[in-house]
Amino acid sequence: MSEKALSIKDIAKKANVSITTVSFIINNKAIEKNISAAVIEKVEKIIKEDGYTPNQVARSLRTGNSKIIGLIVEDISNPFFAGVARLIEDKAYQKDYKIFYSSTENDPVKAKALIDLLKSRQVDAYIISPIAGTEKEIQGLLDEKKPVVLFDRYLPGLDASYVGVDHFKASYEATTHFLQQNKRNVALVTVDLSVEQITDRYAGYVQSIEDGPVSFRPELVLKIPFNQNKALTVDQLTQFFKAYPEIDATLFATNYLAVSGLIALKKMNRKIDKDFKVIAYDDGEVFKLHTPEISAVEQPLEEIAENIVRLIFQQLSAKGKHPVQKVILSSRLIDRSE
Amino acid sequence: MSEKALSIKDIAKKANVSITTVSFIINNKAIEKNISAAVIEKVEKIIKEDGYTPNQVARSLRTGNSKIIGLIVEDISNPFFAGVARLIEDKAYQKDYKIFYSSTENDPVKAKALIDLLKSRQVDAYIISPIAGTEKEIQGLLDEKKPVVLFDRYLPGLDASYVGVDHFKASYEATTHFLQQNKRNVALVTVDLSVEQITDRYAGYVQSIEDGPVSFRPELVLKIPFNQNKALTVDQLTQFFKAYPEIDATLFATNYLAVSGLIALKKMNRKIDKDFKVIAYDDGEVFKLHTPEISAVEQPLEEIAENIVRLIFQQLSAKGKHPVQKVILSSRLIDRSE
DNA sequence: TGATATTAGTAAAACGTTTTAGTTGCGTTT
DNA sequence: AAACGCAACTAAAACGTTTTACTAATATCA
Repeated sequence: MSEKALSIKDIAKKANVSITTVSFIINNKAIEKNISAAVIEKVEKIIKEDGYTPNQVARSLRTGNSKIIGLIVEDISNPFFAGVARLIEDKAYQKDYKIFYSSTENDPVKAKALIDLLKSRQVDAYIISPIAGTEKEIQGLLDEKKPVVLFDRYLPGLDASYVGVDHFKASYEATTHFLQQNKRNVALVTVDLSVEQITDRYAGYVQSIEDGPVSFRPELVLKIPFNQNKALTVDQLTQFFKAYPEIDATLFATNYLAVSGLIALKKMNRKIDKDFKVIAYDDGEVFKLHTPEISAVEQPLEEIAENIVRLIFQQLSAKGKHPVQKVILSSRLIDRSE
Repeated sequence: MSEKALSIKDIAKKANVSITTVSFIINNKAIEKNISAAVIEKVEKIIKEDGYTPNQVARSLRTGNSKIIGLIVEDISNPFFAGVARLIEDKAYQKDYKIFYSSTENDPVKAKALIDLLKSRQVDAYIISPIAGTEKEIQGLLDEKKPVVLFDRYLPGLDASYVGVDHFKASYEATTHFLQQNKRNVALVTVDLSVEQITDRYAGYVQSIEDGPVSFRPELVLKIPFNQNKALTVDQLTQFFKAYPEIDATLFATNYLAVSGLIALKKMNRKIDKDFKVIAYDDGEVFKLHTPEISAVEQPLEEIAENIVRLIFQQLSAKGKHPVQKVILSSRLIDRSE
């Protein structure tokens, strides 16, 4: 009962060899370091029987690295982040790296604390969906030549590797899709955040309208405060759709806004059909199963995760010189409106 | 550029005091240890200006604890787990603990590796949604008197604290609900896993039927292989519903099976209405927004997280003697069928 | 045969902390 | 003026590794 885990010292004692020898064997340096087959076998037998696992904390302290990658997202219970996180975890695990993840809840104070925390835990690399106000901390990581990949959101002014999707284009295409279906009063429901990822969606919408047959009407853009509770959001959406009954198509800039929108429309008994179309940003089961099915802009989760991991490992092995790379992927409009 | 983080030694040198003194100050033991106000101030000033953060790895090595709680779940991208994880993270963060989480993907080998990993990282406590085949490892943690709380699933034979919901009761009630609505051919769609959590749902269903007006028909229970791909599952469900057209109500034992079921029904053009009712296990946006709305058994996420955290911290402070506690919560049937 | 290489191993420092057991100097007491 | 107590600090060990620089013994060679 309650045996403290064995240490390398215990193994060494039991095998009647030095700590060094055991360490060499554990780290597969035995042959290289001229340890005899007999000793190797003896030590390995003891390890197998007594069940030794190296203390990673001591290892980290000594070597300065941890085989851990820190992952900072806005909210791990958001399906987009959970999906990416899961895929990253999988891929990293295969290369013997673990993921240590955390949600910032869009709070720069918490985000800073998290970066500090990860640093003090000596994680080897950072994957961050950054929020404004953390530029200094991230720049600090870059200065220390730590592997860093930003994703989803981008902070201008930082010269860091990045994986994201072209939100301007996605939003432009979605809006244009509406216009081609002869929609003339296309609304945009978005969130009150000035991160690039969101402002790009706005810009894409505006540009598409301005390139189209009707002129841009700012009142058809509804900006919902970030973190506002759901009931209030639904109310606000209801008011909005009532105030502008001429709206014949709506692009929702985020997943959860689309959900709130669908709830509002359902409550109002407003049908989604050829006279009133809807596109959601970020696909999900909800939209596929909805009656009628809801069109959506799908982000390529798998591709995103793949690229993030690729860049991170590239940096991890490039020891020192980190070629900054930006990967911009395309999202896909899934048209379910027919 | 590239300055390695400051150590306590650097601070000590700069302040012209000993390492010990700095350590005392950092750990708020300065007054207790009779450090003069002047020295305290001097050191704190340097720390503020130069920005020192203690190396947690070294701390962990020395103290044997880490202020980290390990969380092992089946799949972090499953909304149930993601939700619980997020809540736990929140609550732990408030008490200055961090969460280190990982998915087992229902693979005992990976699960064992994860427990080892967490152990070797010296996490202070373990929150585990256990899978069969890991009894020995978990027992090992208990033997070492580590704080452990199991949740969601339970492994019989382990005398560990546990937080879960009464799946038998939930399932019994859901089925009885159908019977009260005069359904006489109630089907159960479940998964081919012999974990208690799932077998309880099966048992609750069977018991309810046997307590009711008609007799139990094993052919109305469909067991889908775990981890089977979605398309295949949908096919199988379609066959099932075709083979037994008399089915007038179906209880789905998991979230994702319900989603597949809804897809199958949609493809078959089988309407969900008073003549064919459905209840899903674990609520979600999908069910709320579905037309018609889908009834669901809702697990009390918040309560689950709260209890887990309560038990863990209780154990963390009970140093040594760990009163084993089992908390069984009730789920709630949300009837949306009218 | 003596010098040199090679083989097989080890002692000890270092990573950055915490903590135990001191030490030093000064003011009080007797 | 010796003894004591206390305030204010510090030296050094320890946590469990990795790694560098060694040593001792044997084998090889000219």
